[in-house]
Amino acid sequence: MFGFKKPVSRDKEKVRELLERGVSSVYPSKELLEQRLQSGERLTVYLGIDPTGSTLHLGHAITLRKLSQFQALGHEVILLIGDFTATIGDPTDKTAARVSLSTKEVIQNARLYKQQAAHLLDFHGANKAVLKYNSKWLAKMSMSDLSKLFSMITYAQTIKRDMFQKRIADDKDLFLHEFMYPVLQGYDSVAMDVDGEVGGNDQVFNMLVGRDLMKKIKNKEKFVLATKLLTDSSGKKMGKTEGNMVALNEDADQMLGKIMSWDDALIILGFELCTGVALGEIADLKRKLEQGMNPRDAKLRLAKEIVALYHGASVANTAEENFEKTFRKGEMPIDAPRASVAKDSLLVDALLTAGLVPSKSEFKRLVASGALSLVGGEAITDERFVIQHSINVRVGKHRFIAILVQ
RNA sequence: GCGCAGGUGGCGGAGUGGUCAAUCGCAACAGACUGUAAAUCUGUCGCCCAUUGGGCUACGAAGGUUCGAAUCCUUCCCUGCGCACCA
Repeated sequence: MFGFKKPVSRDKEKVRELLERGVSSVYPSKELLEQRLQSGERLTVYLGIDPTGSTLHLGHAITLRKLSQFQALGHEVILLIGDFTATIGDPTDKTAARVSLSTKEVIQNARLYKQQAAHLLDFHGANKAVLKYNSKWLAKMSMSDLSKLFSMITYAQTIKRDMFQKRIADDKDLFLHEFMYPVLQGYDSVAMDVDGEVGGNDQVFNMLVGRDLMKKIKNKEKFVLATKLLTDSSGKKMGKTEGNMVALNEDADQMLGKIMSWDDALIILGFELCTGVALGEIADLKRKLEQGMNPRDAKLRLAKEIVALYHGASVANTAEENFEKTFRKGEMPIDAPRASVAKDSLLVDALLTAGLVPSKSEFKRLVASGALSLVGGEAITDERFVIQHSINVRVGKHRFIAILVQ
């Protein structure tokens, strides 16, 4: 567009951070990418996200952060919303075929994604991130375009993918349109004529198809940078489908609480992948942990760092206080739900209408197992507990309610 | 279209006339232990009433057989697999 190129930083430290931090693999190689980064050339790099849900989570944040490192160096970054590919469904890591989304859902999700990504990517500055939608080119492809594209990828290439192999081995369905997915994602690279792509470790296969197509169609060496995944103790992805994700738009208390309940083994990885804490400092922390530092404190620091990224430092502090209060000391959190009832009502009914307890049977079970107590006081052992004056009740560890007598 | 195998609780998956609200595993919830964890151990895990106990609703849907059905029969719907659709 413009006749001159914006300057690109070759800051050694930043480049090293980009190449090392949270990186799982680089194609063709780390060294070659480093050369390009040091060449002064302004690269175009993209990250693709399929708008399959309404929220981004910490897993997305890892790759977004990586992309933002390119942006910080002055490279052109593109956040690609896979609105078209989302309607197909990426077979990655799915044991069963994913249900296709409607166009309407996809568009809505995409809008929310940009808002959330804005925490990590700059959409306004001098070198602003560009938002693109792959329906723009994919939806327009004709039969013959498609056929031409597909003629460049062989069956063997596609079928060797782990996930497909697993599905076949398990006798699960494998639909033809799922073979399209990697090819279409690969074509994104061609359509945008990028120099490189960033993605999670689970996307390597798809990203390499793009690398292959770039070579064949544009005779260009697209680099691929795969980040490590944030996996929980069982090796499962912290992803939304798995249900243990921390959403970027989650409120501070919840976010902090969720991170605190992570396995200790995730602490160091969490620092590396989810925060901007210097690598040297992280190594330091690792040493301290090995020497017997209470992991709780390290984890709390991690949780605060992350919450601060999305909610600001002061909110993170409040969240910490709240957390200490409720979990360590067993006091009421500031934002506990409230309910007002008439004098002499039964506690069961109050909790039931407040939705704190799903059924009377469940209430009784909780009482029997000693899960109910007055905040800061003794346990409630009577199923027919009558509310005579305002009380604060705790259900299990996490649920609190302030009951006010009118 | 024909043949075969299936459809069970959030999921996976037992059960094939009564002892089934339904083995077991996962997930979830609670308790113990801790560091707020994780791991582990223990308990719970359809709804409602009750003190033991009882009632209601549930095993794809609707009917039927039976004293009694998740289990047998009929029809229908759905899913998977195979064969075919050029005869």
